[in-house]
Amino acid sequence: MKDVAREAQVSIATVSRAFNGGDNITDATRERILRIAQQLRFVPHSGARSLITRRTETIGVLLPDLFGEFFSEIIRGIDQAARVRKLHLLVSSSHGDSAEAAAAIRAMRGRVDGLLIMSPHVDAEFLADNLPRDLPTVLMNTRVDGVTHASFTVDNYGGAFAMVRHLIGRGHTRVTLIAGPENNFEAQERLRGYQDALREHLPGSEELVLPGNFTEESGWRAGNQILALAERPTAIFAANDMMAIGCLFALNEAGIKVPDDIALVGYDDIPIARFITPPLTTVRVRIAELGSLALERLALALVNPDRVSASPQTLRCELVVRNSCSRQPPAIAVVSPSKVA
Amino acid sequence: MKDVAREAQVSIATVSRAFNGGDNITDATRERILRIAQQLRFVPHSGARSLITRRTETIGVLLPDLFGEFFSEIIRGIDQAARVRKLHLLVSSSHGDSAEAAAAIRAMRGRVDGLLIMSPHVDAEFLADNLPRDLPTVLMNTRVDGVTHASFTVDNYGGAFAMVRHLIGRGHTRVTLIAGPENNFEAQERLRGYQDALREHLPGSEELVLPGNFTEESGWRAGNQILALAERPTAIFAANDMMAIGCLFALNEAGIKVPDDIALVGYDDIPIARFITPPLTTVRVRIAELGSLALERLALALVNPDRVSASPQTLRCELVVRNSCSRQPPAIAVVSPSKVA
DNA sequence: TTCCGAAATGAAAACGCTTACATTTAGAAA
DNA sequence: TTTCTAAATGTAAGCGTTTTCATTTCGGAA
Repeated sequence: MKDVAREAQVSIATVSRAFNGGDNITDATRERILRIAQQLRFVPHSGARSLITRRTETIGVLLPDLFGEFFSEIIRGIDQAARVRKLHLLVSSSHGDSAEAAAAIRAMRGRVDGLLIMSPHVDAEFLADNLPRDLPTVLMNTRVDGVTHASFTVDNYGGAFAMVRHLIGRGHTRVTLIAGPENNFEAQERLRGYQDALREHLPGSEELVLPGNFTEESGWRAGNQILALAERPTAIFAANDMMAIGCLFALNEAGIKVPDDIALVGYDDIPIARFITPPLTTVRVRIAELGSLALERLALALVNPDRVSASPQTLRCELVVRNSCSRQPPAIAVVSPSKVA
Repeated sequence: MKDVAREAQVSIATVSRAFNGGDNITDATRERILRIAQQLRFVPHSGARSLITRRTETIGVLLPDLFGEFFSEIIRGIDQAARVRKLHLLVSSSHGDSAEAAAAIRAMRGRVDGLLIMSPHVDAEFLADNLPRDLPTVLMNTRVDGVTHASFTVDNYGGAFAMVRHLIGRGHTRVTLIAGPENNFEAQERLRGYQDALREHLPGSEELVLPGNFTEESGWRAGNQILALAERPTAIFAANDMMAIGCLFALNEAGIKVPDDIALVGYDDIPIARFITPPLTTVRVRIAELGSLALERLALALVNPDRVSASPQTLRCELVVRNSCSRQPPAIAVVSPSKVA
């Protein structure tokens, strides 16, 4: 910077002004300085700048160990919004447990102006213990006990509810859930949606919940458990698509046809869902949008830290009906749930 | 930091030493300082530190607008290696053109110690124009004209060659390629592998290359072109899995059975490849490994900038044989390519 | 007891920038 | 021409660290 100043016959203050827009400075001077800077390949030292401005223009993104499409979609959404705001993204992925997540937060302290967190290992206590004071933070798909932080959540409850209602509407009378990990917030919400829809639209029926952990393999195991059941369900609702696929394999191996013998649906609408046979009925989640919105919200908090409206916001899900739930009207004539009983 | 020093009754120099390990400092003092720092929620200012150490401990990751699994896999690999090295990751994804990529590089200047670049819009000239002097850079899957930078590349040539040889080994005599985008380095390498394998293992046969752009839809179009052909090929080699899937749909619509009527193979081994019917024979690419290796290499360059061995390195691909290429021995008895002619 | 060397700690400069305030410059009004 | 005002530019302090060099402390050896 001193070099540029010398070359341009001005003071370093003027160089600074040339770079940071605004102030009062002649266009001629600015252009001259910028040209010389370019020539000298001068790069402002962001550390020095943030030292005095107390801003890094960077936001930290903390993601769990998530697979495939989900990851890319959410990053894409965040990145897109960040670019508009001229913010940088410091990402840390793959946190298998809360200790790792805590370490990641610690590592980011002092390097970011705000934090975007999605992690199943995070709860209110964890945040209280690990979050630096005054660091604006937005949670994504993460359990929030008190309303301590802004948060965006996919409406897993609503999506699951809609799916089960849809199945019941098609005449299914025994709907099994293959659940996700017990301590996973999203899994819990989907479970709750299943339970409430059953209670509301098929009163008197009993829940049948099989354990799962969102992996293909756990879906396969659940499928085999279902095959061993004395009274087989008419529909299987896997709490995510990968488990649905695992389950589908188990059913295929046993010669059970989907959707003719049994209906099978999932959750997430991962790309594979379209391509398997039969194409999977599922619930679509606008992940990229979740990312953009969360970043947008965080950017707002950065500009205006006082506005502490930490109200949680929810993103609707969308039912995607394909062929994996039976298309025939039900054998037992039930047209709509209201006509049952 | 001053607060911590005061509270611990030491100078800021000692606080600094307590944090940065080593030097000579009593264990008792260190512990006391660390405890007080914790208590005061003191966070060292990374900007100030990097101001004097001239290190940010951050590396920039520049990725193109890539879809799905690929993205998450490469980030996972990079992140994993970065964590070991205690490096942070500043990522920028989704660069539709070289202007965007240049802007991203500019934005990262001064904030990173090194750069990891994967972009189809990047070539030697672009790098010369946009890369800051003395910024260690490692290229991934990117065309390198001169050996100006270290680079890691997936052996697209070798993988394509092996695939075509495999098809010929099974007796296929007319192998069509659905190519990728013309200006895409990886697509070019796969094309080259196809051509050379054909020349070497099926001499005298003619190439049949259809245009594609790596999208499902372009595969579908190519599939329809193939259906319209007077003399239909015995095997179709799509330059990536998504095009293979698009092509499969086109063939299915026309009632052509894979693999009975025609063989169809892809490239990448995306997760979907396993799940479609029939499961797709393809070439597996260890993407996460590409990321880890590239970061590892960059970390090395950071420690030892003189060692400018910019030799490009290549990662082997792996043939994954599933059911989409015919399993029967060929109708015309050809056991191995060497017995032809 | 005194003295010495090593280990522990402190003082202060430097890193490269922004910005409040001081100074110069230029143009308009008198 | 002089004077005044606003715009342009310069001066210098200070941001929070690390690090060199100086100083203090401490535990034995003399």
